[in-house]
Amino acid sequence: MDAKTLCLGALMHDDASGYEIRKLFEDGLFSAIHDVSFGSIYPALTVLLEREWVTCRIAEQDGRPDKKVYSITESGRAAFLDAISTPPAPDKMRSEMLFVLSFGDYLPRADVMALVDRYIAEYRDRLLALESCSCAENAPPVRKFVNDFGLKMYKTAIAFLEDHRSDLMNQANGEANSNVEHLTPVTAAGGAS
Amino acid sequence: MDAKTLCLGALMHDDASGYEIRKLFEDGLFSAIHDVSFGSIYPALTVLLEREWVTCRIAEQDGRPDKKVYSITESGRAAFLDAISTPPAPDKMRSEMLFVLSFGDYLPRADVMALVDRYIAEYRDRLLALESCSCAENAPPVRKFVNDFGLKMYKTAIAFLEDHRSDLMNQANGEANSNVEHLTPVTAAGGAS
DNA sequence: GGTTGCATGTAAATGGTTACATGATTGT
DNA sequence: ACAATCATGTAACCATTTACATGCAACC
Repeated sequence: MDAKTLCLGALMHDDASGYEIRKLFEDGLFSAIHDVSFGSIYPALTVLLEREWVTCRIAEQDGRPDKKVYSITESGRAAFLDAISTPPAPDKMRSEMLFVLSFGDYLPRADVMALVDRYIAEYRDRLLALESCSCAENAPPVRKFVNDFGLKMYKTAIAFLEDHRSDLMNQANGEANSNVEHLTPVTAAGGAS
Repeated sequence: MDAKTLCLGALMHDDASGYEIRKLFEDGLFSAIHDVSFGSIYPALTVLLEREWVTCRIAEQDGRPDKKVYSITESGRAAFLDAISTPPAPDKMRSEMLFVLSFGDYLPRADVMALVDRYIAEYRDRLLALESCSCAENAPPVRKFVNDFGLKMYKTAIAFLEDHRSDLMNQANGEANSNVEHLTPVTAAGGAS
């Protein structure tokens, strides 16, 4: 699912600028579903314009920069429906946090604590954003379904982390990393990232 | 978090071949956390060998092809711990399924039904795989923590989808897509993907 | 005076997926 | 026979992220 389809999807709901589309995926209805950055949105919108799947008008605002508001065309709607009629790929999750946490027995306890707390904070922020996104009220049931799914998953994650935080703490190393005693100190230039 | 770090992490637990590492991310402990494909694992292992962060031996098996079993070295462990000591990036989810489902009001009801059912089946499969992965029993608590997190999230997703399946059905269009009546038929070459 | 939010865009770097290529063995 | 599992690897293609570039307005 490329950025073009994602943008078309955003425009199915309502006209929007590139900036506003991004906010939909950052804070709004789609925040629990997918990520898109400016670097993929703006080029995508350019291509969409060329294909006449969207039109563009410039909206002047006071106290703010002008914005380019895009609207989906009928052929754009058709192309979008065509795109989403192919079987969707399986969900993909990327959690560096869980990966790192799974090596908590190699890390100082204080680090693991900080990690879990930041993880909880991250999901609380996301939950707040999703809760306060207006989509829940007047949106059609399908949209509410997706919104509620995200809410449910976020709440579950937070609850799990809070409930099991102490379990993790007991496992992590107090000070000197007993599981890595045999290691030469970490010196090397760069690391594996 | 690149494939090199992911491979090193897999090898922290135990020696493994590229094929076995992939299975860890496909079916095993890491299946709820991250994806890696062969196309990124094999080149990563080659680089890891060059850097002497892993060693390699060839293991003959009967009835099966030989395999190259990799072991992490001490400098590899140090590099790994160095890599995971940088603050992890926020979780990223990519769900084409939820995205498409959120446009259920533009799709025939039968399609939406099939979609939800496949989605449920997908998560049931993942749940089974994660449940039957041996990591839960004798693994240290941190590993169990991550495993249980995945289990919890999968179960929650399945339960939500089963509970709300009927809500979605009521919303989706019976036959002729009443929300897209004004559309020209989908003809165009290719679609937006 | 510094930071945050609004707003658009480009280009380089990164790096991952997909498809291809090969081949043995086991189960149907 | 045919498909699936085990097993490794390469290369082209694809796309995204990140960093850079710019600028105004509001708030602290």
